[in-house]
Amino acid sequence: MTKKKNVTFNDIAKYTNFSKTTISRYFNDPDSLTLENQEIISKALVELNYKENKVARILANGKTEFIGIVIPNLHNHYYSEMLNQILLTYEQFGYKFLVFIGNEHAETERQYIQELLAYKIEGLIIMSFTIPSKELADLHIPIVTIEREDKYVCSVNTDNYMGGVQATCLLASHNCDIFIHINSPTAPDIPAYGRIQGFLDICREKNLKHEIIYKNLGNSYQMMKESLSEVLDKIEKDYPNEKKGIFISSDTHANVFLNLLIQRYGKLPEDYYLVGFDNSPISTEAAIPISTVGQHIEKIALEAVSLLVEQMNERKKRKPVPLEEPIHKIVTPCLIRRETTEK
Amino acid sequence: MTKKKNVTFNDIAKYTNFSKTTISRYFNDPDSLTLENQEIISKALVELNYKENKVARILANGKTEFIGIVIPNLHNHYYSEMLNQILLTYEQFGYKFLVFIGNEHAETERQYIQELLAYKIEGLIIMSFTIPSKELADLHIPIVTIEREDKYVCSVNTDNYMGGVQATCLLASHNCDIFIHINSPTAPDIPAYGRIQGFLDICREKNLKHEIIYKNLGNSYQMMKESLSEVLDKIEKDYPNEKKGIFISSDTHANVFLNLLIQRYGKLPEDYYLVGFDNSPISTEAAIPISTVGQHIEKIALEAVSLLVEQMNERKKRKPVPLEEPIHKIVTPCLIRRETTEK
DNA sequence: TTGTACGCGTTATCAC
DNA sequence: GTGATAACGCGTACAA
Repeated sequence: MTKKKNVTFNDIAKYTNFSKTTISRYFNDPDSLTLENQEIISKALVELNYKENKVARILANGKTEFIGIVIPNLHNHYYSEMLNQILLTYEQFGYKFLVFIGNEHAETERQYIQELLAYKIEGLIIMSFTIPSKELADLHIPIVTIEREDKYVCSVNTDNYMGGVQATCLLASHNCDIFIHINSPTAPDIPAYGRIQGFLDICREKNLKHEIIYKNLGNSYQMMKESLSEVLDKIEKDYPNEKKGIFISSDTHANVFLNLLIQRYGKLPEDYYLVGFDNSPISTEAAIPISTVGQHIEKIALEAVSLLVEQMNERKKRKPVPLEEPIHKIVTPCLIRRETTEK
Repeated sequence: MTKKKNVTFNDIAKYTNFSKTTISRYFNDPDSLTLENQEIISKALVELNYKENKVARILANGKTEFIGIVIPNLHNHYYSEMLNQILLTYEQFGYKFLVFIGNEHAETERQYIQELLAYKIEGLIIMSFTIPSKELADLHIPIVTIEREDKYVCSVNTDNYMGGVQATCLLASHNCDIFIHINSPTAPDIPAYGRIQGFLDICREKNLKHEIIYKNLGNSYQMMKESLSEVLDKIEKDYPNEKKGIFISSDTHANVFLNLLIQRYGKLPEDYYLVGFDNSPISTEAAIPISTVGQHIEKIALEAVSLLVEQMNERKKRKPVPLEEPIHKIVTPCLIRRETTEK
């Protein structure tokens, strides 16, 4: 706020010979004034160069229209695109977003949440995963999590299980001899575990020879390259002359794997079939476009904000009925066939 | 805010038999109380389960600690990483960020800015480019723009000219026969134009045979592929058997170009040298890692927030001295040599 | 349709 | 070191 006095409803009231109340109504229920008077006030606003002050409004009516977001980072395309889509819902719902980058350290993330609460956010979207959902539930404010452990809070997730099924079925349709899933060690209580379960179930159901290779792939390109190079060595050793159907945990990893193959063979060998996950840009921009399981980020974002808005609206009623059980929404992914499987 | 009454300074005051003032001082100047009394209040806070309300504090002291951000999108890695780094400065400066995705439509971006002003943001970071800097300056609040037209406002930009120079010199060091710069048509008043000027100046200085190919490359991968395919055809036709040094406006485009070459020749032909711009992930993740000009996003973000904080602090003084002229900070990029030039 | 009076939860300015 | 009181700018019963 500026040093100089701001123009307030009081000033406008004096200037127009109305009361503060009438000025307030001009903004919140204009139809309750005569058109004539609306005109007068409208002009006065311009002449006095009035700037509205939503902070004062918040204090008076308790509605901040703030939603807090804690997101792990924006390096990862999945997160940045999700944030992008969430922010775009302003057009539809009018809520403003206060955004924090979680730093994977529970204690500081707790501080971020406290800060958000101090600003009286009406709801909270959590994508970082350091804080257990039980603790989040105990905040007793509307919360939605996305793609993380969500036992005690509302959430929106991709149907990871279906994604695993789709990917595996696509590979199966090419009659591979061996089916391999490459992933980092994954806890069973996070949604992404479904990808593994989907892979396993289909392999068992169809009686397919399969293996899951768990390996910490690291964060840097260099580390991923080294880890996946070892994985590739192992695969080449264990399954020579076999048609390999490989489902990798993300497009980023799939691309690294693909590049390793291209470096070794100058192309994607005939006996390799590859499917990634995410439909991130790299899957189309790769030297050979990679088949993948696409998450509907736009839809997930919209569902998340909608689910949050519902809870926030419920809270504003005179007799709010809190949810008995947290609601978990599932968004179905879609299989995208590209050149690593269609050759 | 909840329906139930919040615990306020008043409640604490009654509970502890102090006055509101003393409670306030406990938070803002604890040393002015005796240790004993600090203890008493401290306990009362826990017992009453007090939650601070920064909205009321804002209304009373006028400091929101909000910074507004308008950014074109988060699809583009450059933007999402910049936002990431900006948000991380919370740790250093304590400012909270209200973020809007500009939609390239001046009128709605103006509305976003009005909304931000209504929330009494103390400063504004603008990365979108629809609104002229003159108009931004007329808002009369601390502003910093990043990598856009900035005549009338403070800004932080990459030294695009130096980037162009570095890229061209790298290509020149390989004694190419023809030097080509591929770019979209670019207005001379935006920072990115420096890349073109740098390329031109070096070519002229060193007397290098050169050409600039201006072409609208489009936004989708498919469109870029088509446009760049035409560009490649033209280059192959105009400069057969010549050693080609190619400087492309971004890594994304460079990668598409590289993939086209790999598709045609199964590798990067000996007579092609390639340099991109941005050091975005795709430049390392490409089938052949791409040489590029790296922008110091972390540094730019920090400079931008610092520059903004300086202005905001100046404003809080009893006798603020507004800047005579906008400050423009320049961050030097760094050349990254990878396999598309070092073979 | 319009006005009065008070509340929202904190900080600032004086006093003591 | 502590307290009383008036801001801060707007919303909202309730009254007229």
